[in-house]
Amino acid sequence: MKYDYAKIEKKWQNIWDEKQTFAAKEDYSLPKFYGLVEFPYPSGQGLHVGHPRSYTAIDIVARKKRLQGYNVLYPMGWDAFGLPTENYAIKTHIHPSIVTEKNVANFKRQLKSLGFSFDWSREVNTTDPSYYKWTQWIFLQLLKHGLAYKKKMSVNWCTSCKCVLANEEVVNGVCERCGSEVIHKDKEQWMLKITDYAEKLLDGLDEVDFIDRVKTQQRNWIGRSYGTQVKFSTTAGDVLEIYTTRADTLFGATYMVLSPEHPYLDKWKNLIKNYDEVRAYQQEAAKKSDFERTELAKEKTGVRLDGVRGINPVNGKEIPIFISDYVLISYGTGAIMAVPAHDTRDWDFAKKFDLPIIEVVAGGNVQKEAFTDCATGTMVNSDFLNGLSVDEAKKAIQQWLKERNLGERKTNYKLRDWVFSRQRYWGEPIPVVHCEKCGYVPLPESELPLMLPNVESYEPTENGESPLANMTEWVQTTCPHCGGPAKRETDTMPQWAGSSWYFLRYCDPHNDHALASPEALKYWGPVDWYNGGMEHTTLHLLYSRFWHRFLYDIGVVPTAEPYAKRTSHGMILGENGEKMSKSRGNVVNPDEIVRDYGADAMRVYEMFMGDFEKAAPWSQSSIKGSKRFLEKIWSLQDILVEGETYRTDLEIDFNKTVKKVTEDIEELKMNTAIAALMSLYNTVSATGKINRAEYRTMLLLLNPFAPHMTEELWEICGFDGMLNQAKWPTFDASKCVDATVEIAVQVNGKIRCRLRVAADISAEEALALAKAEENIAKEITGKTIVKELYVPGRLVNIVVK
RNA sequence: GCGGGUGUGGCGGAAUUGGCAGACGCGCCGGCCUUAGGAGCCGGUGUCUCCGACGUGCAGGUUCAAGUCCUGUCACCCGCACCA
Repeated sequence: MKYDYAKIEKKWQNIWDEKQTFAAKEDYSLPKFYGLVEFPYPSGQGLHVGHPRSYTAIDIVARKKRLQGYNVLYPMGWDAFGLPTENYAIKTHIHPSIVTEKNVANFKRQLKSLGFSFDWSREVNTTDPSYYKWTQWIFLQLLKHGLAYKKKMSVNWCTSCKCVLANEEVVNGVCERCGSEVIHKDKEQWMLKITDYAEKLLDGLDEVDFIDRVKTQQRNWIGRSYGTQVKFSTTAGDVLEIYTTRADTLFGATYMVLSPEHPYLDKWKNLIKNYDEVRAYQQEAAKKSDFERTELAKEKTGVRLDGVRGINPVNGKEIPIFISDYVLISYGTGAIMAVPAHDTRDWDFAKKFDLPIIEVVAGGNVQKEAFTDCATGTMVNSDFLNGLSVDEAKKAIQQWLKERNLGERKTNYKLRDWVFSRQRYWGEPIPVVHCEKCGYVPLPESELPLMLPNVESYEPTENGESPLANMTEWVQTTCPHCGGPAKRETDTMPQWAGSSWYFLRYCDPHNDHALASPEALKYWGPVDWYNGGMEHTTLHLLYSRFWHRFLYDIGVVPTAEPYAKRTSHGMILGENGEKMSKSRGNVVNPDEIVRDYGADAMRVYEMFMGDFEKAAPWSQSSIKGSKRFLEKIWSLQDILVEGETYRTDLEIDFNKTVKKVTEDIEELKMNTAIAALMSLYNTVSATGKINRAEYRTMLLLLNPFAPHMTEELWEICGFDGMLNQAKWPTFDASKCVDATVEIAVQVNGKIRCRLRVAADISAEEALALAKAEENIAKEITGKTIVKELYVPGRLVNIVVK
């Protein structure tokens, strides 16, 4: 019989659909497994061959877990708010919701054609009012708990999208999406206080099973550092606070630097004699985009304040104060003490402005370069600190400062608050009104969802307001607090909002009274295994941990961390080894692969192509190997014979393979699991036949990888029920080791012959057998044996002189 | 600059974590079958000066034994980027 994959795949997809085969059960007494993959943004281009790599891997885990008796939740949905759809709407004047619906339908068709075992009854869509009602609800809780606030601030502004971007959305000074220049602009923005959660987000990482590179990246992003906040008096008669991690070097501070945005500059306006110059520098700095700032990073610039000087608290010496854009207003206090001898940036600046460099940690040559090593140096030129190590000096100076109320220990984070508003149409409306009398007033929860109104035009306005701002009728409302006239907030939420909690909604997707019932959350949470892209590590993954941790703190969810385990897949590259992109013309369309090779072959190939965690180039010729393998498994039905147990000589092979495949799937080593199945096929087919017990096991093991074909064969062979209802095979550990093994015999580490011996042979016997070999005898006669080794089951090594 | 990672045949990649390097697949070569084949089947395939030797980016080291551990070095990829 021919392997008609198209027909077989369609047939089983329909059966699974009709029977709701993969719907998670509501029986909360069963052991559960919640597998999750990042829900896609339904773009107009359709599915990319990269998407299925992640989906297939977790699908394999999910299918295996089901066969092992778990109640499995493996859901799918749509992260459908966002810019590309809106930009498309602007161009074509088709409403984003219509575009979204069309794209979702296409994505769904494609996903179904690949045979994923998603529970489609739990599909969610972030643009659905019954969904974003709860996104808005969470926002109101954040607002209620003081974690959402509005602030006039310098924001990243994309000149083309006419929209504010989060720091995370600015890549190399340009907009992540459109590549246009990003400048700074002062605007009032909704902010989320993720910084309040820096500590919890950091500590939570110790509790979860995330791959190391994810943990490291999040830790670096949050960027905790322990230091000291020190008070410097100034000749203006006030106190200027700075932050440093090197308080030990205080005696080496020869000048101070303020960020150009530092508020003291305005305060000292009348004292600064060269204020015009300072003003000019400030304006210059504000104009620069981040890209220009970093581009010019090598050459330090700055202006010395003429009229105000700082006073070093340890020795009372007056030192100059500068402004320079190498000091950031957003970190620490926006002011630093500069120790050119022991900080590279200060050293560069001091050289340029010809400032004194005073060595306070001996060990380097500070006239040549800054000596920044904290581990080896000894304190010098530092009065009471002299002779101490850097660590001892840090403690001593902190104590000294504390006693005099001149400074305190301080922990700082690189993490910034999350800019949460977007001047865009296609996003969740922020459920807040502005009342002249009452200020910002949250909408009552009973009025949720606040529906996104229909607008005629999606164009952002020239002044940077959301398109919603033009809808006078919608904007004009009454204050829920005082009943007076008020205006609705016209900014919308960023795309990261809806995706920050979608995994909770899957637990109970049709609930009208809560984002999900406490019972459902308790049973399904946390997600047991979440796979997704590295690019989301400091965005979605961090944001959703933040929201979840907040929801935990207010008693909405039962666990502190949303995801027990996080893994990440490598990218699928084009055939030329470059990233797939339309402009490079190396994009592979999954529809064509399914048409030409079948979904099962595509799944097997994507899992077989290499290490799941690493990038791998697509190869059209390699996919044939996977197809060929499936054809061979298919053809085994022609040589099927009776037999309810494995044949004796294949017993070990089968047990070993069951063990290998079972374990490899758990470790995401799909490539070696498939290789093991291929080897098993080779062994079995060499015997010229396969019995029913053997075929049955093979089909079960292969089922998670190639679900359609294995179901069909299961039916053809008349095995009990449907394959998806069967039980995953088990193995007998005692039958996973061969009775005899081939060992290598080495003399002085060089292989001289090979021997087949009993697996449990003793060292003495092995050595005796080895020495009896002609090749070995020849090598060792007349020489002194220095050492004899036997590594069980592997080799013998005889060392002679 | 900092952080993370990778380097193994013509190609994708294996290697029980210090124990026979190259599993499995692609490609290629030879044969069979065929009117034909970009189909199928069988066999072969790391390199070389091929009775032997050499081989995991490069140079050292530790060890009976190194792809794996240590020191140094080069190349490439990803992330962050003046965070005091």
